[in-house]
Amino acid sequence: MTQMQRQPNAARSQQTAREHVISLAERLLHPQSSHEQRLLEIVKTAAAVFRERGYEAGTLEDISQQLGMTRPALYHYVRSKQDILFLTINYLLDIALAELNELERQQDTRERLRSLIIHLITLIGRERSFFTVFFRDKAGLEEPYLSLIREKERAYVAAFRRAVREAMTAGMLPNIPEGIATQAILGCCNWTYQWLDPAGPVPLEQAAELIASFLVDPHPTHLAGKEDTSAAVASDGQGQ
Amino acid sequence: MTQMQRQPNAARSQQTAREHVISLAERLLHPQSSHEQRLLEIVKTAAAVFRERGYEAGTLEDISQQLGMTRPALYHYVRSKQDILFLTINYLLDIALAELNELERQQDTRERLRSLIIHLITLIGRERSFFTVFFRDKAGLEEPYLSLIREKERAYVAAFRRAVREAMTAGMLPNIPEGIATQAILGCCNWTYQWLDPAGPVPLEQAAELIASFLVDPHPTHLAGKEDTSAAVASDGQGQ
DNA sequence: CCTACCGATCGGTAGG
DNA sequence: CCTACCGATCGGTAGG
Repeated sequence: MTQMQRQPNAARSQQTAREHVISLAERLLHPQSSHEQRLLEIVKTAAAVFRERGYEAGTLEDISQQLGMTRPALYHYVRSKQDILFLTINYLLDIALAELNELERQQDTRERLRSLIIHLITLIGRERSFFTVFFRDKAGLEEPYLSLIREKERAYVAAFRRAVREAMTAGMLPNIPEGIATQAILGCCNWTYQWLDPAGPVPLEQAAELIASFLVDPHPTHLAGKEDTSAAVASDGQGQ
Repeated sequence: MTQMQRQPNAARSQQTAREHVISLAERLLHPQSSHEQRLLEIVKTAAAVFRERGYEAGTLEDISQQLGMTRPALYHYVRSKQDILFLTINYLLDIALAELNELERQQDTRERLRSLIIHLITLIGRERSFFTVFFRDKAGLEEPYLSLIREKERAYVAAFRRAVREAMTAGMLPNIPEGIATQAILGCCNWTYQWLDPAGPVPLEQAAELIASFLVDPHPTHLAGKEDTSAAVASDGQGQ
């Protein structure tokens, strides 16, 4: 890597800066060189720091100290604090989209929607720091990075929406506008980052399945004339 | 009032500063003097600024400029930026709790839960700035203010939980642990601050009712063999 | 990758 | 003496 730290705000540097961080982002999902692996460590540490203090209040000093390096040394890997925020959020979306693609192959309509819900909740539980930064500090992104993130976000929501549409058509969900139903379900899942403790009394997987059952009734009772929901009611536990 | 601005960090000053801002907060819901009314304007402007830029990035300069005053003039009303954040979030919770108390008188189990859901969603739509600051920047609160806010938050959640418990016992919700069901429903409602545009194509009230119908089935299909609930559905006034 | 710094801007406070 | 502020500047810290 050649050294280019000298002209941070020059016109041509702005363009290359964008290309630079995007090429970094693309390689971060599967880091190969030790340089890329170190960058991934920086991103993970940044997620923890930003989660704890927020993007604005969290400092590069916090990040570098946790990594045992000096603050100026960070500039060997990135060009700005903004770069780190982008890499952090982009890394999360890349993970989510990659895992999503595998789930979409699921054939059964109910199981596909259930899988998407359970996967999202467990992913949030596993990557709590990344999701907190994503949900809370996304607005701290400047253009064009914000647009890039929004595009990936839309792809994720679109997959959810397809599953919701099919489930609703099949009578597995109450019949309301599909966009609203999609956001309602996503809200249920996303909000778990605020309250569902992966180390809490209810195991993450189990909580995710309970929420999925809450949203997508195990029995298609929303279709007229269906009966026999007594099995679900029989397990009446007033727990928690 | 004797002048005490001299020792900002002295032990006794910390105590009076706390008492000072709490007494301000108590009077903000029903401002009487012109001084209190002006403080309320500051709080509302702060909510807009913090929503747009976040608590850390939003400056007192932004707030004072929008109000046509100088930044030092803000210190005639509050003692710190932190005070403003606390007053902002506390004001929102006081509004929410006051309106909640009226809704809890609702007798019918299904309608009470529906009312809580619809009320929360419409309140979020109306007070978008306050809720954004609350959800996103709450962690910026220091003690003891954070604990005061958490207590009011718990009271709000507890009311929701009571309504959820009754609805679940009556078979109007899928049977899962009531704490998880409560958070799932709250998540659905709270997340609307991220996507539900009060000026969007679907009117706020209507969207809120659709989401309520999505969460609490208009027909108690979760209880086995109950057919005679049609009377309750017929008699309830659908026209809020 | 460090030491040694910069331009700017922050929240908060002085005297009047 | 009170209220409602202003112009100027403080100490400290941010990203770079």
